[in-house]
Amino acid sequence: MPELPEVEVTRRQMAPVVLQRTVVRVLAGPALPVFPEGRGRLLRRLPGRQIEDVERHGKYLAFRLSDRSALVIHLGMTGRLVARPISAQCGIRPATDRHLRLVLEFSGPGPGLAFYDPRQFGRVFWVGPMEPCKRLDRLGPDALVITASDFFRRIRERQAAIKGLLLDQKLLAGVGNIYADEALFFAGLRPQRRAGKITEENCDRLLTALRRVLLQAIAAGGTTTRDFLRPDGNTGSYQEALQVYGRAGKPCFRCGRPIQREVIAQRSAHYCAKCQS
DNA sequence: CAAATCCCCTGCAGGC
DNA sequence: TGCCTGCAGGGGATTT
Repeated sequence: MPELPEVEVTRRQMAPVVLQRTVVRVLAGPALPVFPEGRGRLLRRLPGRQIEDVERHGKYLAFRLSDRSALVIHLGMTGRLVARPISAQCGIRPATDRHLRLVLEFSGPGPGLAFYDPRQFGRVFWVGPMEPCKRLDRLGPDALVITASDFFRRIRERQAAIKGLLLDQKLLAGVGNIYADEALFFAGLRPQRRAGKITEENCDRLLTALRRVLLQAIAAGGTTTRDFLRPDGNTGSYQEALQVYGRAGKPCFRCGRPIQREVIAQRSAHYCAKCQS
């Protein structure tokens, strides 16, 4: 399930495929999940534009186009971008391409871009030049960019469990269930701790742990629990480094006590009752 | 505004 | 073996 590291790995692998290339054709599957801004607009506006940059903010990818518009993609839970060989560029066949939602074909040689999304939680939309984008504008600072003082300021008055706030994209963009649990473990904080009761020192430790976990996960090519595959078709390897996520009942690597699992903020949270307080 | 709840969707694990 | 249930989860909409 793509969180910040998986989206960043996707960005790095797709950038060489799409940069400086001009879109000539756009194919959309029947279940292309677009925001209400409109599917027709998306399909009409892309051809003729060149992709000049691929940026990431939180879990969103933005393909910046030559007229300053952008194609924005959120991978949702099961979304995946793949370089699509030219030989496959003959339309979307419902039988074999059941989960294929969008294809961009480019001028010249080289593969196209394909967006697969079995569970349809992903989103694709087009943002015009200088047009404000609600979805992107309401995101908080990226988790790899936010400063310690800003992070502390954003959580200090809050009553909710810290775990839920880490998942709140308006507060901090990019963190999902896996890395929230892992960061809290390394910071020694229980997921249910009231955010406002965390000292500034512990808040710093949490952000440091979060950054470290995210960077190491990027270096490992992301985490593959069940779904995630990189654009190159390989799995990530950070699942081998997970300390608590998905380890309910198994012994803590640090103290040997069984890892607890509890629902917090409508999500499963995993933690060690001895190592985290 | 903050917080909680529900819902979207499909693949797959677990139970019998 | 095969069927069925329920869970996984990001985040938007709605409610409190």
